[in-house]
Amino acid sequence: MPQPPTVTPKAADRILNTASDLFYREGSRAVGVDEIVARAGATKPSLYRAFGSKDQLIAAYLETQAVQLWSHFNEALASRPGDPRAQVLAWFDALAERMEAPAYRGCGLSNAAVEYPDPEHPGRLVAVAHKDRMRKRLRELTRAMDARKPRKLADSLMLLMEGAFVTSQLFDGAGPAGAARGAAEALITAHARRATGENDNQEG
Amino acid sequence: MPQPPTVTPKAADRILNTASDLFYREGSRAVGVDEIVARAGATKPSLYRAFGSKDQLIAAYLETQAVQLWSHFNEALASRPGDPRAQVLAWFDALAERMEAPAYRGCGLSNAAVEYPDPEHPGRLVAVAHKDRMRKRLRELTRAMDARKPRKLADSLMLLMEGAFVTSQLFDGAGPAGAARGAAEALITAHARRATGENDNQEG
DNA sequence: AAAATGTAACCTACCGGTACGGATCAGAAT
DNA sequence: ATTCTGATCCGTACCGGTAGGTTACATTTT
Repeated sequence: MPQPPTVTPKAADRILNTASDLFYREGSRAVGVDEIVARAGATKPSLYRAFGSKDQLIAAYLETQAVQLWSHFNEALASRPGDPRAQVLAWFDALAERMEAPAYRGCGLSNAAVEYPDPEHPGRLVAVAHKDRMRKRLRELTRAMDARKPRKLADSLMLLMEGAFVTSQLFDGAGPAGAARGAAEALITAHARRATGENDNQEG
Repeated sequence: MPQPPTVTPKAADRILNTASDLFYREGSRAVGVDEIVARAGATKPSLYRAFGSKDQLIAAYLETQAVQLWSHFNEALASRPGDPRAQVLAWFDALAERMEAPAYRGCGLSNAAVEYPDPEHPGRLVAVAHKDRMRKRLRELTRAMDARKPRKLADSLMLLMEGAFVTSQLFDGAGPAGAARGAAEALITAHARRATGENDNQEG
């Protein structure tokens, strides 16, 4: 049988894993490269050979954050195939569950966008691209559920998401984030096509 | 008539004004004390005599942010006295207007909380206290409008607010933040007491 | 042999913070 | 009016530490 691959991960992987942990917990701006390599059991040349710069290491960290987030997202959607309303709620349920983790500090991508207003920062580019994609995927879902104004509903859901991300690190425990799922449900209901007196002529 | 006081503001004021501008635009972590005093036409000893440390200067900046924000908040409420529903919507209108400013970068207090996870950072303390107070004031409003679940509604509104703050710096121009006011309206309507099949026994 | 990693320096720039000495100005004494 | 004086305000010059980044070379791993 094939030997399990080398027990010790490569230096680049150790660095990325360690950096990801520190960046998420403390904010990437607060963590120095020296601390990263020290905790990773590696050295600075290894970091710079593999990633080029701290900013690119931050971008790499954010890419992994995005991959993990999409994995959870798709998992939630897969739990309720064919029912976009239930899919969205499953996603909010998944978020609520993850937010109970003690070390939860919101979305690493949103946090990075706050830390780096410079529109050219490689980390910010990753974050913005991800948020853009999330917005689009939410639109797909609200269109699939035949909402009256799918774009407005998708954006509203996104506000709830991002609001939950931020408040989960402002209040610990019983913060406003706990209201996200219920609010999402209410908004979806409000956008459902039924007998209604309101205008539902154009998508908003 | 009394002479207008000295034309040139004191060094401490110049420092605070300059720091506030830079902190908001670039993030307080990204701005060094040297740059602040240089742009303020002052010197470092003046900064440290007046504020003690950079962290306390950040706290002072956030205090002014909070003062300004409450000023706008109270102004919005004063525009529709006695009508809590209209007051909340006026507040969301005021937010929407401010978000159209080109240099808008969300809420300085929320941003600072993201930048400083350390629960003892003086800036974070200001931010958290402010957000706590905002949550309570929203609750007062939702109670005053006799919502079915005033706490849940207030928290939902807060999520929309914070979501708008964050997304306004992620997307420029036509971001999801534009959906905040409409979503707030929909949620308020959903929480209004009318003939309804849902349970409204206990406040949530 | 080639690829990956570590060692041990070193660099410039800037970080937050401070010791100390010079202005400035009000009021009291002359 | 002038001089003295005490307090307030402010700037010059400097500190040690650390930030991100780089070098040349030795060593290990495959």
